[in-house]
Amino acid sequence: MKTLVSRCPIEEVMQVLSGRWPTLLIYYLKDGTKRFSDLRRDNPTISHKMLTLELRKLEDAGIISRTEFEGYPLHVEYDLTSVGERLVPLIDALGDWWEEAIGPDAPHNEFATPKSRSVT
Amino acid sequence: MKTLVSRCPIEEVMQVLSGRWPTLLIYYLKDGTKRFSDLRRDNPTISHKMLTLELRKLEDAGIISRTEFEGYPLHVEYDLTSVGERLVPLIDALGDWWEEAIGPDAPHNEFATPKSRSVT
DNA sequence: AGTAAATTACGCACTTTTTTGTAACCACGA
DNA sequence: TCGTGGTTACAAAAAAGTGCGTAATTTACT
Repeated sequence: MKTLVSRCPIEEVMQVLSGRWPTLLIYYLKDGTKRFSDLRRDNPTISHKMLTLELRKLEDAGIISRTEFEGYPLHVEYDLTSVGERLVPLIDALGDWWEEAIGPDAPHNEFATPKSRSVT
Repeated sequence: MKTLVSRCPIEEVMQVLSGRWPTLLIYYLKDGTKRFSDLRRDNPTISHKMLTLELRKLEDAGIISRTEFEGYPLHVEYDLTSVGERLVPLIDALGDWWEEAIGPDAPHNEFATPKSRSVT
């Protein structure tokens, strides 16, 4: 994780949560322990490589934990940490905001009010 | 805005808020009306191209409004919409979460507890 | 009077950088 | 030989930076 020099916590959060996968992975992990292969099944469009990279990033940030099990075949389990769990309701709130403000059933979505740029 | 096919509101929110700039721009606009050049001054490292693109994206999402004024030199004002304003406390919450859970003063940040991957 | 410069918010074409995908390879033991 | 959870190298794609051009008027200079 290339750490950007920044005094702004928002900027730092976005370093970790930005992109398509982090919030989704957190969401899948909300339901409990998952293995690498589970997460791939949950999200078939993520590539093998991206999944490892994203999981590593979340692990480095302290949002998820990674545990190796020595059994055969060897496997790994991923879980939200308590820090990660505290993040879930915040992501939920963003989803709710989207649905009521902007989503397809919202009163002011882009189809209901086609944008015209105001000129004075 | 290339609209991704997705049933998940989280995925859709992240399409708009992902990246370094969207949340920052929303933050600067929290203080009131800003012009293009103000926003560039607020954030000197964004290129003019990126600023126009990001502003357009936020406008299309209904988060900010754009108003042209006919005077000379012609100028443009940007503001948060009411929808955008409702987003501010959510972004705030993310910043707070970061600071108390992960930021430099948090008890479990990456320096206090250097990650060791657990093996069972 | 004529010309030139400055201002504001971009658009466009081109290049560079970053991110992501693809495929091959690895170890382990049943 | 399979399945697990990776790593690595190379290629493709996407994102971002750079520099130039534009509009229409005021001001500044010659």
